[in-house]
Amino acid sequence: MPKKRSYRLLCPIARALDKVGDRWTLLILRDLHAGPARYMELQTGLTGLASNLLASRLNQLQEDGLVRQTDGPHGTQLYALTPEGEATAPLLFELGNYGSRFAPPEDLRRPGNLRTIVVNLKESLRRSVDANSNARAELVVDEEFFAVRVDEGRVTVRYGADPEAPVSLSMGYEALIDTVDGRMPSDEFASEHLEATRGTAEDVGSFLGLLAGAFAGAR
Amino acid sequence: MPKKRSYRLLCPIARALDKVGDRWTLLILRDLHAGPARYMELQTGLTGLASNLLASRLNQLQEDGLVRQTDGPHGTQLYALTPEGEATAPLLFELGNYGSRFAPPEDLRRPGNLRTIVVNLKESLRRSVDANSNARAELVVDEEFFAVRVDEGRVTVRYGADPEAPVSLSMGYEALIDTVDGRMPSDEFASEHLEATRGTAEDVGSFLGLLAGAFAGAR
DNA sequence: CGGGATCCGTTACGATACTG
DNA sequence: CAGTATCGTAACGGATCCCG
Repeated sequence: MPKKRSYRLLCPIARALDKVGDRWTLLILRDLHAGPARYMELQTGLTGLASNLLASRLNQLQEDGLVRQTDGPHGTQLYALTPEGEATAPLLFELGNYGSRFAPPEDLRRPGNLRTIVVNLKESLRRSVDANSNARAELVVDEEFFAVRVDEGRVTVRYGADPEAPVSLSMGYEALIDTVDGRMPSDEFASEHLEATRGTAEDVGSFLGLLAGAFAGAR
Repeated sequence: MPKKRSYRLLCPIARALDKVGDRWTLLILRDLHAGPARYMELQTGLTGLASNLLASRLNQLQEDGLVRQTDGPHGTQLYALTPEGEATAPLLFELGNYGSRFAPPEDLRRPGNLRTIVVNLKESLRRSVDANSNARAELVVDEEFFAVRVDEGRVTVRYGADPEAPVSLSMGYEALIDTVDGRMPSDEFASEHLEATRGTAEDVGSFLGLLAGAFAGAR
């Protein structure tokens, strides 16, 4: 195996980059913040990432203790974040925040799935909810499902349906990221690009309030 | 010139990485947070960075609008952050925060100067001072000088001496980063590794209080 | 001497094909 | 499905050279 390229500088920033600075590494971590994933899920989500690189990055991340393998439902293997890996959430949030000030490139390729959006959503909610709030909802973004939970202020967002959730909201991906990026006002988003497909008016309204708070806090 | 390698993904995190994700780019920005710098200052600070890469990165950063060239004192050219470049401060802070959870590598090379530390110091102070506080001090870390100012809560830290400052504190680099990384308690730092070389007991004490707040807030 | 540009060997990346 | 193997290309690292 090749010996890793490293800055070896006595500086915390350089040390962080030695762990997560390689190409694709932060994007892999980003997708794992949506919950444990199979190899193929990661590869389809990360459009343009070659298979050998994904394997190599996952190995490195395991050596560094940011990712571990776990057993999935039917004898499948899953990749999951360790606590050290979870700790990249604020970093990824700032990265997304910074990236949102640049216009998207014209020649873009869409990610193969939307695990992408979970970190920013999760961190935005974490910064805006207060310690005793509770909520549960399912989001449907371009036909892909997300389970959002707030238990006594602890926020989790996972990729996957949540049929039991009292509220279900559906929306389009592009409108969503335009809103979190601040290019679309959150009330325009709520009125034009968001549809409640399940839940009482009261439950829907209270969850929308939570979402609006997250969007506002991101700025 | 080669066409830039880009993720081209519809995701803010990927867009940020397209701007600042190349090797050395974030470290160059980090050093520029200490104030405008000459080419050679950057090169000596960034131990291991080849000259051609530095030139190429600076060009890219100027194209992307994060860095601009300005005229220095004696007909010299300086590189400085634009507002877009300044906006990387929270990102670099989180990166440093994350990196501080890993042990420094054994085979390390010291940076050629200490511009390195300014971002973290600056952002830590920004998060801990309140809107109406004022302070001015000179820090001397391993013989290198830093000018710290707080004007009505607005924090600036620049690389360079400040002989007019009412307070001057000297300390060692390794103790300082051990403290901001949380490996050394801040009172041990204050009592063992810090020396006040100028200023009344009162001024020194009040500035130490500010520093302690910054160290505590970083955690 | 500071501020680069040029050249070249080595490593990493990207695409695709292949295997258990 | 979950990787490994191969290979052409682009990027990096180190050194040297050039120019004001």
